[in-house]
Amino acid sequence: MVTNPRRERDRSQREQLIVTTAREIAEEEGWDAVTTRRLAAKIEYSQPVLYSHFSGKGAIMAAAALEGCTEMAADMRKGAGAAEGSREALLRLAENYFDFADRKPALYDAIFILASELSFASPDSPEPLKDAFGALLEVVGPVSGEYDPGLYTETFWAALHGLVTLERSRRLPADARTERIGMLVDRFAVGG
Amino acid sequence: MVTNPRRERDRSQREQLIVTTAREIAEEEGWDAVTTRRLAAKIEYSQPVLYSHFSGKGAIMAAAALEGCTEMAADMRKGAGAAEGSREALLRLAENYFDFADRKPALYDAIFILASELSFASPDSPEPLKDAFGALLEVVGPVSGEYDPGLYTETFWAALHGLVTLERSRRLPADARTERIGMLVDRFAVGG
DNA sequence: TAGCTTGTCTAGCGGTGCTAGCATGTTCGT
DNA sequence: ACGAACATGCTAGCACCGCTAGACAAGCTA
Repeated sequence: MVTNPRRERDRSQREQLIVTTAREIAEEEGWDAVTTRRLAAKIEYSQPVLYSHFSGKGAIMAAAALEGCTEMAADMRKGAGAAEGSREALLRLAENYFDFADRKPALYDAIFILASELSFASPDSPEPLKDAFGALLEVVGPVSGEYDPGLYTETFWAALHGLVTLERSRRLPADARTERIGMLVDRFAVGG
Repeated sequence: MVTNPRRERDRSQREQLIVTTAREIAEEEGWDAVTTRRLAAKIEYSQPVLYSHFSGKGAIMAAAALEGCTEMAADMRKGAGAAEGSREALLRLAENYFDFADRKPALYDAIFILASELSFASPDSPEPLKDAFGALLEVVGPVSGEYDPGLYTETFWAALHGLVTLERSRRLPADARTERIGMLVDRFAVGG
């Protein structure tokens, strides 16, 4: 086994190209449109090449999800320190959460709905996942009151996730989003 | 155009058979396992017969979802009147909700995750959907406090839905379910 | 009974994720 | 410098998917 540095560099570059291209297609037309044939054509390689990098489509989505998770953590921390009180901080967090889901729907889907090849809520979870949860914990934990901060954060997160998914699938009308977020934040901020 | 009553009866009987069989397969192996070929084989007809009853697989899932919704509404009302206070009522509702999602995961998926051929939250929504939401509203509305009961119920429902889906996809560990439900109910019951 | 309608089937289309096996290109030991 | 060994990417194909056109049989009407 030889490990030519240049070849290895090319290889990892191509791997990144696969993930990036998959994200592009997904953001434009959804993950259903990311077929292995189309993806292969767009990176100008044949289908089997994908399988020399990833074990399958699911693994490609998982890789994209990890990237997205890092970005999401950064987004949620954006302007987090500037909030006046704990309720305002919670509100801004919720808005940032929704904002990410709006702007990068394909990434949100990959992380939280599809591609469960990632291990969540576990010591061996990938770092980006832990970091994203940490971003939530920093803001939600302080208002957990008598409850366990971790569990309290999970519950608040789940509520946000429910609102996002039901709204996205048109099971909830989007026009009352602000009111719903306001209620949720009000109720969860009482511990602070 | 003739409408022989017996033939019509047979026909609607077969239509019911399709939905019931689809539900059976889905409950055992998930909706992915409900392929038109397999479904056709199990009812001992050929594939195209399905399309003489439904416009496609999605419509079959929607029909199953509607059935499930009726059952869910009934389940959620089960023992609802027996609760002592509004918090207990809310807690029992949440437990019934989770219980349904546990016992009939395929139906839950059909209703709330897949097959969005149904129109939610609209005047022309199917009756079972309105009824299921009504079952929630009856219990959640009274604790909405200063908020709009409908929106408050939607928000509480979304929170439950988020907990269910994240737990089901193993993004949340199931062992702390009771604690999370307790927190959610505590926070939302303050209005009563 | 003849003809028409209705219903059901076989066969097939274009698509999916994925893989076996061949041919090319690269590297290494002699 | 050359032949062997290896790595790499390709073509072609598998088994499956949802869905449909068109042939054929069964039933009803006149």
